[in-house]
Amino acid sequence: MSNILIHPNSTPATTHSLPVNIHELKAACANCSLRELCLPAGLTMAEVDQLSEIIYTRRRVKRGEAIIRSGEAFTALYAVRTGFFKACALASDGREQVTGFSMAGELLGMDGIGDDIYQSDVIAIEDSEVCKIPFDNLDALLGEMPSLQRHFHKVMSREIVREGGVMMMLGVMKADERLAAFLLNLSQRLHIRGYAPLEFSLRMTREEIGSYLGLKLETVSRTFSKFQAEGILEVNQKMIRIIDVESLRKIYAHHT
Amino acid sequence: MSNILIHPNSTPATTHSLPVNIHELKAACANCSLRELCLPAGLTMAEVDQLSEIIYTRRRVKRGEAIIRSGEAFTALYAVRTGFFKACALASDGREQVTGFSMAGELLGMDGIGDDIYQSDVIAIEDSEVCKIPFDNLDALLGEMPSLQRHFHKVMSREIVREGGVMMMLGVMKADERLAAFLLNLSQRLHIRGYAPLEFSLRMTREEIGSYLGLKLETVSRTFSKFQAEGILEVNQKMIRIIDVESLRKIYAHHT
DNA sequence: CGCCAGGTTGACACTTTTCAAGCCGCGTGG
DNA sequence: CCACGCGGCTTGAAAAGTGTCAACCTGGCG
Repeated sequence: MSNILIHPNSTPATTHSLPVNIHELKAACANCSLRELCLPAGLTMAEVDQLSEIIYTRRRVKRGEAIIRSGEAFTALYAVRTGFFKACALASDGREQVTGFSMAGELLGMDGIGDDIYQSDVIAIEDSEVCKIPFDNLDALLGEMPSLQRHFHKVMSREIVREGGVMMMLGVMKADERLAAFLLNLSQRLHIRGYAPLEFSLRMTREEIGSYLGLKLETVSRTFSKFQAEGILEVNQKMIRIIDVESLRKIYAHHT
Repeated sequence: MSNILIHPNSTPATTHSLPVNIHELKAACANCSLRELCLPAGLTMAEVDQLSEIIYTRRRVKRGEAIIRSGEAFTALYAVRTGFFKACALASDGREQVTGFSMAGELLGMDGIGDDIYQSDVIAIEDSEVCKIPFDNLDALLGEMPSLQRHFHKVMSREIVREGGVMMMLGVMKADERLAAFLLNLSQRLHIRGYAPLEFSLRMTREEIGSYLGLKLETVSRTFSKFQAEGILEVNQKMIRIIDVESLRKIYAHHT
């Protein structure tokens, strides 16, 4: 079965971790098929060009590699071009929690702005590609481009809203509601990016899902089994096929 | 016993919900004893004056009154001058969760920037006073004042970090760890504002605490009782006296 | 004074975790 | 090419933690 998560517009490799020349630069944002999701929404072509110029590195990241480490000095934001990432926070006693999964077009590292130190680890969970956006450059550009500034505020605000949704999930939902919420969210985000929303492969392990949902991996596994037994899902290892979206929505909404 | 939460610098009443004159305006930020916590950190006096001019309303809010309602059009941020607020999000099935408590100097309403709609209710849990900051004005000012822009980004980023901390709490901690984290956080925030960190009165009910911590009110109550039995706290209704901070820290850090 | 929201406590039910055993699938190396 | 090993997944049974329901207490306010 073909890997439905490989983006149809993914571009050929550039040099690993190295600046590319001006010509390639200009292409970076203007040709990025994810530009609606990424920063430049609502910009003129000229503005996109300006933005492109401050994004001078594009980098390939291997599965398991960290692009951001908690505690390191904050210098840049990263936009996901292709692939999949998890963000992890470490509790004082060493317990770790996944605080989010990110896919193409999403922006990483915003938690570092506050105190100039990244507050979480961000690790690729599959081979990926990111654009590094040096924050000083972006900051300067924001002052000159009101529309970009506005958009950046929206992106940050939406991150606050997203986390609020997760808090809600962790605070009030039961295991099956959490998993339903997770699957529906994933499905929707894939759909927006042009993938089949009802059949996809999970990039993360049961343990990572559990960590994100505030559950143990066994509970995640059991809940998958339960959904399958009820005819809501078909689960084959990491492949998920959603058979009955309506039931999933009902579980999420806590009816049923 | 005197109410330790009444701010020593609280100012006399202004007209309720009405614009005040220019003279009073200038005073708003420059004389605000909370200016280090609020937006203007790191600004020159001239810049503080500029900021003051866009904050043309100061408003008294009664206990139980909402300053922000989920679903309403986003127009402004609010800075808490005095008092205490809770932010609540509503789940699809009607279950409500408290997503945060805010006190003097903290900024509210940032979740509305993303889609120009407030995403949560913000309700005073005691008689309070807020400054309304029309966002269009602020937005325009940010473009002209790089230091203010930078500070605003830090404030938003810290909100993301704060929520990350709550997610951690909800995801991995047990009831007693959650309550310890809550009390230590409250204690620290009071301390920063010049209040006694080890003796304070809770402004919120057990139910609100529970909602915030992802616990039922009975569990909160039991955990308070347990802490008291262990000699860690003295609990009298809403009055809390922390007797053994170290134990509380150990519980929080999960070493007991 | 009496009401009532808010708080405490107990007994029991339920969900999730913990611990344990075993399975599956995939990549590696013989 | 196959066997082996290992990480990841599933499942079961028992334990722990928290929720639910219910009774009762308490203090503040009309």
